[in-house]
Amino acid sequence: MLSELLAHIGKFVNLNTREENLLTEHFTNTGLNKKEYLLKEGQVCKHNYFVAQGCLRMFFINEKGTEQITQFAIENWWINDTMSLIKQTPSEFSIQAVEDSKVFCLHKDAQQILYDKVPSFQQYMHSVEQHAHAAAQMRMKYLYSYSKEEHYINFIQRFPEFAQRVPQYMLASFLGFTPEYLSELRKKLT
Amino acid sequence: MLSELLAHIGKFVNLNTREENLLTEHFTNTGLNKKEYLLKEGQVCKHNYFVAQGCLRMFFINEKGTEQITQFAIENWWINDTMSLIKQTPSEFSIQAVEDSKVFCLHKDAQQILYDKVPSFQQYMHSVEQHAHAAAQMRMKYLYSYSKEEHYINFIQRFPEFAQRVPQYMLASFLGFTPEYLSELRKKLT
DNA sequence: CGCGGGTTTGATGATGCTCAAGCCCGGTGG
DNA sequence: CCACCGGGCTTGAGCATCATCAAACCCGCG
Repeated sequence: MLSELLAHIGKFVNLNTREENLLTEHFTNTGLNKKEYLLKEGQVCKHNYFVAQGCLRMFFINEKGTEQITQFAIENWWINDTMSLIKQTPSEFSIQAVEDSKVFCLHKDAQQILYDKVPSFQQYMHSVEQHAHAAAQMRMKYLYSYSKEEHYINFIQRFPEFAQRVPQYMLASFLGFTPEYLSELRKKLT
Repeated sequence: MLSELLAHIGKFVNLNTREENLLTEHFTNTGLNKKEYLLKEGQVCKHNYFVAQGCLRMFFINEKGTEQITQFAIENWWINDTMSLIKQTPSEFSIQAVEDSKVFCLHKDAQQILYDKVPSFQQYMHSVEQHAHAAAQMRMKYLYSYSKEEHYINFIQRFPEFAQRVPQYMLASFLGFTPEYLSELRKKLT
């Protein structure tokens, strides 16, 4: 059942069969239809989510009442509202399926149990978090470096698949500008 | 020697004397004068740094040739170039002292050894990274939510100490605008 | 066929940058 | 103790980038 996840873990550490079984016992899995929610703003985030198939987005509602996307997650990405997860406070974000998706869910308590029983899983998660941290630092660097236009060009070069997979207005939201401006850019760049 | 760090760790987990000694053995410490470097762009980042006293900044040089600050670190903050640390590639950032500072340095190899020998230290570091991740998510949210003016107002309200401690032009750089515009804002907001 | 979500177009205007100059003030050398 | 740097902060004019708003358009789906 966890094949996608086990394959991903296998890239970082080795697990024996007993350990794989332990993991399988402590995860749950969910199928999501497009537009279904994993987490809604105001709920407390209790799980860490691994995307096995499909695409999720994380967003919040800004003061103008429009959705603001802060993150996407596709195959082999983990996603959660970390602040809500750590402090068990109401989430300021929602997580929703952009496409029909398959997700593995790890409850925070199950995660703690697994850490105690399967050290190499802890090692794996540690490595995942380090990569997330590194990615966040690079993302900040890009934000400081580029104009919105450069930002767009850069993004579609580095993630060409994405430009296909998600609607333009979500891309615009994620990149921090309006659909109108994105449209203008696209026109200009042909 | 590690008193500030041990005190900070003590807020999250408990260490016995033996464990504290192990930590002491595996850290080194450095005193830094204002403007001294811990890491220069192009070097490989080999340490994780804990600020015991003082203030550091992390920055890179953008295409216009000006310094762009992405992060500060004051007492009880950890700082590193995570990408460089993970992949052992040349760093794209520099880390420099803003004030005379005292820093504890943990070499990546020593870190691995400590993880094996002192599980609660690993737990502590895990918690530190989770907080960093949560902070990064919130920072992104702020970036999407606020105009530069709101951003400035927000920052000085949430970190009033900072506005005193670092020169204006560094604040402006960190907040992502020009010293001229910051000056304009300050005038307007009195 | 018609509806509605998503994209495009264009006019207008605010936000925040650039550049050039002046000012303030603390440190340094005479 | 004074004079003079020079770094940092301020001021102002002009300008680029990007948002807003309103309207039209396109196209897949019921």
